[in-house]
Amino acid sequence: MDDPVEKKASSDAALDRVLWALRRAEMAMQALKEQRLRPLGLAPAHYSLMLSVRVDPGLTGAELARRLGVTPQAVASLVGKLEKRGHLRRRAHPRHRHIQELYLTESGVEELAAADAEIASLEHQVVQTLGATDARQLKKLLHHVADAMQATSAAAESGGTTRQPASHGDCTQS
Amino acid sequence: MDDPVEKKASSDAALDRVLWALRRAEMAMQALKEQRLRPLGLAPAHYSLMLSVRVDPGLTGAELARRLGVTPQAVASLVGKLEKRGHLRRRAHPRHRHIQELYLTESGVEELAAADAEIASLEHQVVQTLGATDARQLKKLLHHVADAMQATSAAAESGGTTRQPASHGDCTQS
DNA sequence: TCATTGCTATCAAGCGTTTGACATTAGACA
DNA sequence: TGTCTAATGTCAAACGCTTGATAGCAATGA
Repeated sequence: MDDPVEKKASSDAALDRVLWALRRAEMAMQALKEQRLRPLGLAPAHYSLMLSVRVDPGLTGAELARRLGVTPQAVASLVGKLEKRGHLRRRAHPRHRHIQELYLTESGVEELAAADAEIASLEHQVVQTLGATDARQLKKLLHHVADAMQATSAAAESGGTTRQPASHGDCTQS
Repeated sequence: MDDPVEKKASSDAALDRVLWALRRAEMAMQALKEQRLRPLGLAPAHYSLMLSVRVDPGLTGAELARRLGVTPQAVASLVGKLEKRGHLRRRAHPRHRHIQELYLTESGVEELAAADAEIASLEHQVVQTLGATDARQLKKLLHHVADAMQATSAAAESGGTTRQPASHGDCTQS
């Protein structure tokens, strides 16, 4: 661990890839998100879930699971916790009474706003680091990559790859 | 995507952030990695661990944990499995006999090469999608962000990378 | 009309990781 | 020299998520 001889790291091709840079950046960002959200008692997963519900109120658990890239059980667990805290509310679907729609409560909106302020602060920091032009460029490139990779993933195994949304939101709107 | 009423998604500021693009791209990439590595019987975590050991042979478990952003126990679990398969070897440190250094075996090198070929294929696909120039640009921007965020994270919590208990960890140098 | 198909929600079990605590060991300092 | 600090490795328990399987409800087609 105190090797005077520099024979490594930069010489390995695997560390000079876009994939590695992407993973590195995302890990650092995730760590920072967790750090900022901890004082609020919210995990990143909680934030993502509440954000999705704010964007599309009345979302069902299954649809939510597809968007977040996790299983319905994981969503149920999170929803249960958030409901117990009073941030989220489950309500029966008007037509399909077996289905439950999800809504944010007042305290949920409040908590989400606080969390979102932290995340926005992080975003601001990133933009400031890169500059507005480069930040916009980075965002564009990332979306380009994400789109291409999602298409590839769906094409490779038509149906479910890892846990891929077959995107059939029929209950998402009523 | 047949919603007659477009009242959402693109109107929310939270979905128009670099952070969201980053997370999206990384999720898609991770799913694809897992998909490609599954036939080899390797999880992405296994690949990352073996790669780190290849880059720096003789790495200790604790140091590995810091680099991978997980706890030493998680590393121990992975190492145990990889050792049982014969891909990894633990050896006592010459000076500190309580510490164990990690090395790849022949079959480990072989397996890693096969996995690395898959990842390289993915990298190639990304570069082809973006073009060489944009790919290089993306990589540069990502590293820039990662460096800045790691610095921020270290500054906020004088110690490690948030994830691991910074109780003993700061010698991230090798 | 009835049966089939598809999706949702939920329970039970298993695996992997984190948190917390403890034994061991080398280096630093009095 | 002896003690104290720092860092590694490991054990035990808790938490979270995934896989697999089951029940209920609605829309489609014969």
